[in-house]
Order: sequence, then structure tokens, then C-alpha cells
Amino acid sequence: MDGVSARRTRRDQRLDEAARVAWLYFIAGKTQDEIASDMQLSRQAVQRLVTMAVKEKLIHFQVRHQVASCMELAERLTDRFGLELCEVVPTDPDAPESTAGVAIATANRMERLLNAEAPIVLCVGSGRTMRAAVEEIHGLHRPQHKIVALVGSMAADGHATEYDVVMRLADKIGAQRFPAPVPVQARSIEERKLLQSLSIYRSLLTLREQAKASFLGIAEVAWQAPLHRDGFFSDADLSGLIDQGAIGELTGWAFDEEGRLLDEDYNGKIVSLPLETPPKRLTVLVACGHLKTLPLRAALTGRLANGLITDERTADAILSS
Amino acid sequence: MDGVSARRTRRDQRLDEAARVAWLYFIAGKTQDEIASDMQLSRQAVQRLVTMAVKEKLIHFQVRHQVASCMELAERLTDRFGLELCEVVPTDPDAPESTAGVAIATANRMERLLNAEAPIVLCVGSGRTMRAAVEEIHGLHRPQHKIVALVGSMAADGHATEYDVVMRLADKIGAQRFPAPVPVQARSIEERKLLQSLSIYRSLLTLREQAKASFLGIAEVAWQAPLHRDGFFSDADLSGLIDQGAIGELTGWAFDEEGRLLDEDYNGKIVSLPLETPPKRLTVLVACGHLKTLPLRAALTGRLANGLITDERTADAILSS
DNA sequence: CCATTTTTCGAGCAATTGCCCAACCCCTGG
DNA sequence: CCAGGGGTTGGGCAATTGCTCGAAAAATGG
Repeated sequence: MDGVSARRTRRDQRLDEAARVAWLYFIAGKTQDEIASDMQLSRQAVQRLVTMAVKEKLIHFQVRHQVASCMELAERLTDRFGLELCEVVPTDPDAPESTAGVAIATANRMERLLNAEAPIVLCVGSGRTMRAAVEEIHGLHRPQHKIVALVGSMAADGHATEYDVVMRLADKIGAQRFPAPVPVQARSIEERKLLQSLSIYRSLLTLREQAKASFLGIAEVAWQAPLHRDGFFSDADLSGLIDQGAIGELTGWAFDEEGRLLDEDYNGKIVSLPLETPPKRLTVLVACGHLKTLPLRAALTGRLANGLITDERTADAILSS
Repeated sequence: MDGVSARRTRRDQRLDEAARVAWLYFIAGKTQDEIASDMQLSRQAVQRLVTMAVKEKLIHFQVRHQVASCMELAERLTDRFGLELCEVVPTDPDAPESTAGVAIATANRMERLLNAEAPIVLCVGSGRTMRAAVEEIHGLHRPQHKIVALVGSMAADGHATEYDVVMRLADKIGAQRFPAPVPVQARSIEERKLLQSLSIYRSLLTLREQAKASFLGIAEVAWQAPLHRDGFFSDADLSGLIDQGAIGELTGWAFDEEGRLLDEDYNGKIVSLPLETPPKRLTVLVACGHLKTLPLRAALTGRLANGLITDERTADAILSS
């Protein structure tokens, strides 16, 4: 009997045993002790065989539930984009563009942070999804915390968005609020500089340095996209952005499909807090729906964020490029 | 929100959580503690969710190895025929009628019994498979044990079988031997009675009463089957048995396809120790190959034995009737 | 054949898991 | 509004499992 075939045989016998043990352990539900006496092995030998069966993939675990695929998608997103937090919720088949699931998941995550007794600073962006998320937060009273805006809630003409996330969240939990009483985009670079010289802006910057995490929406850069429709960006601005390859924006900052921020010529009038690239704290993008796929993929590729809460369909779309 | 749908939703949420937990536990390999803090649940809650996931079949275990199907077949055989011992070994695809695997498995089982220091009595039948099994026994020296024949090893004309299992096994382990120096079948009922009146026969009966277990082969009743070819049964005997519906025999005792022993007219000349029906001790049938399928199924159906060692193909054939 | 290296073994212990129980919550129906 | 009952919770503890380590056995090499 030659060495190789002998070794092979030994190994096969080992695998046979491992498979038997795995069957008895996982399927028949016996304890390792029982199996040990059944097969007259030591308990430790059985333990090793179980480990081997798992390592050698003799035993396969399969979760038969919709969330199983969500978990897998979350893991793949985490790996691919180096995320610190990723949550994928099932897509409601009756309302595939609904933000409900994502909003609840986001609310849960925020609640977890806000549950703390020690005062924390939480930065939030704006948008419908974030607003919906905030609506899902219940029953917390945390006056010690500070909610800070990452982005202004006004257009250059002074009219305010209806989705004022900071105020609503602060209301909900009785926290201190730090909105940004500035437009998303100034009329000119000079105006932007002026606005940024206000002490209020410096306070926001300082607060953000202390922030535990940021949660923000994302938007596509396209005609009739929310920022355009609501008048935050003019036709001319938008036209320029699109020409420059912008496909999405975070708190006003436009980026291309590689997640590279556009330069001063195009992002120069944005008054929102600058994006941290790479993020210095947990920075979670919250979005779902097919319009968000490209912007999300781009932002994650460019490491503009290190967290993501989305739904199954969007997650799948992000990964299948 | 009505009660039913509320409860349903609650349950679904529970199952979602359970699926998440199961995924993290079984697939991601996290500990319950880790999962608990990740999902901010108590450790016990996670434990319950894992249990629920298993109970609700959310998590499915699959052993990807040939022996997995063997284990399942063994379980089904155990359930269906009320067995105390059942072992199914993989069929060698290159030699599907080979008794090698079954012989090794049988040897292992016998070794386990014979390993004991306290003296035991072991009864054995005859046949090629049993002989092969005994050949696989190694390195035991147990002079305190007694090996007892369940069946004679001679034909009525005095010639002995080449498969003398008792002597070979006793040689191997240095045990005391109690062969049955009688034919399988007497020439007449009178001769049978005479043989049974010998003190040797009574000794064997007494020894069997003390036996820990019996291991025996099985044979088909058919033209050119071993018992016929080797001259243990005459053409006339066999013809009668077949007419009476005999399809198999254990230590000479013929039975029909329901596992009912044939009556005195046909089994009246058998000198072998009577079968215990139902077995009063572990009684293991050792056989594989397509010729053995029917006899095995019949014998198990008639509860003529409470143990079985066979191969995958045969096991499958026995069950698919 | 013996020496050396590698693998395997099981005891002992630490970590993890399973389970029981009293306290608690949340319905439901007075 | 309250009382009762089913279900849920987490503490505490026992059972089970995982891991480390030195010893022993087996494979390897001379």
C-alpha cells in the first residue's frame, strides 16, 4: 500500500467518521457525549470531528427565510466596501420602492445610539427617507443628546424643505437641536465663504467633530431629482453637474460614478458640512429604491461612507454591476 | 389593528429575528453573546431564537457526504422495523455486491462486544459474509469469552462447510468455542429429535440463553442458492419450500415473504438452534447484495431479528417496496 | 532497526449553551 | 378601571462544548 493512497484512505475514513458524527450531531440532535459512546470514541474526538465536518464543509447550513438572503447581501456589501455597519431589510413585494422597512431599521439603529445615558452628538442629513426613519423613533426622552444638521434645510431663496429631520428628531426625543439655518448651496463662492465665516457654522463643525455617528440620505443628480425639483439646484447648476459626470450627491456634495467628489467649480457653492473622506466616524447611508442604486454604489466605491442601510432589491442591484 | 393580523405580524417579526439570529449563529459562526449585543437582546433571547429557528425549520442542516444517506436509511430502517441496531455502510460503486464494507462494520460491532473484560457469550451463524466479517477482526485476545454456533456446519452427508465461522472467530481471539457438530438439517424428524436429545445440543441451548448477542447471515431460498448448491437442502426439500412460499432462511429456518416461519412439515428437520421470535437479545442480520433484499425485508417484517448491518444499496432496496 | 518529526490523543479547564424559575408585561374580559 | 391568564423576560445554574497542553502514537527518514 503506497503512502499516498494510504493517506488518502485514512483521510477518507476520517471524513466518513466526520460525516457520521455531523449527521448524528446536527440532524439527529444527539450530544457529543452520546455520539462518543455510540461510536466508542472519546468526547474530544467527536468534538474534533464535528469541527472537521464544519471546516471541510461536509455540513451545510441553510437558512430558509427571506432574511437569509438579506444577511448574505449585507455581508457581501460589508466585504466589498469595507463597511462598519450594513443592514439589508427585506423588500416589500407589494411596495418595492417603499422606504418603510429601511426607515424602521434606521430608526432602530439610531435608537440604539440614542439610548445611551451619556450625552452624544448625532449628525443627520435630510431627505424623505431620513424623515421617515425619524418618524419611526418612539418613546425616548434624551435631553442630554445633541442633534446636528449636516446640511441646510433651505433653498437659496429662503424657502425651507418640508423634510426637516433635525427638528423633528429633536422634538421626538427632547434633545438639543442644531439645525443649519443656511441654504444647501450659496449663490456664489463669496456668499459661501461669508456663510462659513458665521459662528454658527463653526459651531456645527465643532459639534460634528464630537459626533458619534452620521445618518444621511443620498440622492441622484438628474433632472427632476428632489434637489432640482425643490429648487436647491438651478437648471444651470444641474446641467453643469451632469456634464461633469455627477451622478449622485450627499448633503449637496456631488460625486461621479467612482464616488469622486466634483471639484471646486461644481461643488464650490455647497454650504453643507464637508464630507469626511474617508469617514472619521460611523457614517451611514440610508436609502433604497432603484433610483438610488447608482448613487449608492458610487458613494460606497468612493468610500464616502462606511455604513449602509438599504433593502434587499437595492442591495442586490448595488452588487450586480 | 385586529387581533389575528397583529399576532401574525408579531410572529413574523419573531421569525425574521429568528432567521437573522440563525444566520449569524450557524453561518457567520458568531456566539450567542456576540449576537445578543449586536442585536441588543439578552443572551437568553438569542438562545430562544436559535431554538425557534431550529424548531420552525428555518435552519436546515445538510450533510454533504455519502454516509449522510446511509445514516438516513439506517434511521428509516430502525423506525420501520423497530431495530435496536442498524448500520448502513456506503456501497462501493466499483463492487456493489462486495461484502467488504459490511464485513468491516460487523467486525467493528463484534469487537466492541468482545472488547469487554467480563466473559460474554456470542452466538454466530454461518455464511460467507459472516466469515468475511470475522476475518476483519484483529488484535483481540479474549480467552474468557465463548463463541457459540447457532447452526451446524455440516451437511447431512457429513461434509463440512468451508465457512466455519465459530472456529475461525474463536481462533482469532483465543476464545472458547462451541461449534454445533450436527448437520443443518437432519434426514428425518426422528433424526432431528435424536440429535436434539444429545447433551451437546442442550449445552448450546443453555449457552444461547446467556448470550449477549447473535450475528448471523441470511440466505435466499432458491435454486442454486448456497444452501442448495452446497447440499444442505436436497432438490426435493427445496422444491417443497419454494412451493410453500419460502423466500429466505436464517440458520436453516425457512420463512415466507412476511417473515413467517414455515411449519413443521417444512422446517421440521432443522437442527439449528430455534430462532427466538421475537428476539430475546440483540440479533443482527448481516448481509448485502440484491439477492438478500427480499429475504432481509421478510425477516425484518416478521421481527425475526432486531439488528441489521447492510450496505446503502440494499438498505434502499429493502425500504422501497 | 532506531531516531526524529508529525500527528493524534485525552485530561483538565474555560467558554458557551440550555434550561428552570420567579417576576413581569400585555392582553382580554369583566 | 381592575383582575386574571397566557406569554415573555432575564438571572442563575447545570450541561455541553471548545480549547490548550503535555503525553503518546504513528509516520517519516536515515
